[in-house]
Amino acid sequence: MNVVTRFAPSPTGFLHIGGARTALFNWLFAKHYDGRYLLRIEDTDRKRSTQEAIDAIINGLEWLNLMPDEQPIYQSENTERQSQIVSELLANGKAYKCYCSPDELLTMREKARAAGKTRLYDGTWRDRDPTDAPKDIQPVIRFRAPIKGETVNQDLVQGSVTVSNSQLDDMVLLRADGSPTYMLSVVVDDHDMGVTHAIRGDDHLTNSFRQIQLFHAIGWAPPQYAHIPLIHGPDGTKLSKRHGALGIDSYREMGFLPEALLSYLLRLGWSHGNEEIIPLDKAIDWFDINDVGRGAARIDFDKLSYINSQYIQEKDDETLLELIKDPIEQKIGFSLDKKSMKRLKSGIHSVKSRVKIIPELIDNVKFYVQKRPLTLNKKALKVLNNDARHRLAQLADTLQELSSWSEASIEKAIKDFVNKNEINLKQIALPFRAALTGTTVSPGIFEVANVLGQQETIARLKDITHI
RNA sequence: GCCCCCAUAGUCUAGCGGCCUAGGACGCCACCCUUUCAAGGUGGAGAUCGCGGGUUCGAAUCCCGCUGGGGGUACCA
Repeated sequence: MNVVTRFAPSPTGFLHIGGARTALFNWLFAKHYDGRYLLRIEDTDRKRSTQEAIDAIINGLEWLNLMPDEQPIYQSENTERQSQIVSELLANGKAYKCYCSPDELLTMREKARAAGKTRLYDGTWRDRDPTDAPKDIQPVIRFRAPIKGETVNQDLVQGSVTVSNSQLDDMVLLRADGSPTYMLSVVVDDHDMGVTHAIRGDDHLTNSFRQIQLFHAIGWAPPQYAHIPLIHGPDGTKLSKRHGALGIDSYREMGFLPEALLSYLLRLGWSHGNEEIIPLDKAIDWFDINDVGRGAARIDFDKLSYINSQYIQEKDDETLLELIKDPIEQKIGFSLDKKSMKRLKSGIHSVKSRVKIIPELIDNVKFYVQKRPLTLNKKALKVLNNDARHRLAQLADTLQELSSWSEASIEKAIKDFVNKNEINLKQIALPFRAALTGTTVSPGIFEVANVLGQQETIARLKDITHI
């Protein structure tokens, strides 16, 4: 089978986390079956679609590395073809003109709802003589939906889902201004694009019945549908802006890596035995749509952060350095010279296993490049009591005399210093760290001193002892 | 209101009639490592498998009802 999938967002807002997962599943499914993965912008609602939203979607997909195999398709560019299909339906009686006014429709709906009905349009113009048509009203075109029988969607995720045709009313295909509605456009475009598998959010599940009916009426075979569950907020309710209904760009700003986000999203609703962190090539190998769960999942930032920390640890130092260079310059307020870059590069290595998100990496590594004298935080200040300062002054002299500067030689010097003064390591290591980093948290202090260099280390010590 | 979907620890999930005294992961706790904080390692607490009925020798797994959650109900997508 020649698999074709599509991600079909409407450009009325940003690309959110649910959309990203839908794109991912479509992408994986296509890759798994060696098929094509396409992008279609559903912009049939011209009033609500914006260029900003289109850009946000494209940028988000680019960042996530989920760009389509072919140029994006804009639904609004196919209106001619979509309308032509309606003319055919009109010609063979499978669609008809409806002259109801919006007000009429409204009261009709209220009446139907009050009567406990689902079919909200009563079919007023379904069989009415067209010569009754009022002259001053532009009609909409409605689909003449089957009344008897039932429509079945053999959903790849939800299983067999059936609805009685008596529940579905005659949907609008063409608006009064002649523009196609979403229901029409999806059907025509999915067919024309050769879509074999439509993987989309659960919110479309009930739409699938109408679309299947339309496919049959036109004489086309519908694609296989797969309705994946929606993502909920941490409290189990609908995702809101407070939660995580954020644009993908926000996740980027929060310091998540795209591959980590993808990895997290993959395991949200899909699983492969007890596998947790799954490399992309394995994901392609293992992914199949019927392994997707049917219940909605909540977004969990703790787990996302954990996954992210794992990916940060895997990243090589150069890539990480590239990632933090600009933000760190912004943070410290001056641009990094060659020496600072070198320090950062060696410093990153052991810091990366201590952080979960990129901003943390920046915070934990920035002391390497900050200008002297360092600002000491409260805890560091507390560690640097008179005793400590006195010892650091002595240590500075000792270190001054070191002819070779390496982690090993520094360690030896300090351990000798500890023995000579009959103190324990903590008594000098902690103040040493405070003086060198301005904080009480950092990688091993021998490493820090080594990366800083002899000159800078001693200078930072003297900054403290001279106060 | 009506239609449709879902339901295993706080969270993500494994499980597809006996292998389950329900497994893994995040989070939480403890210990080890240790100059701090992480990472890493080891161990632990945490689930009457939403509830109630069936079917069966046997059910988390199949069926029905209930409850709870979600989605849809537009000349939005």
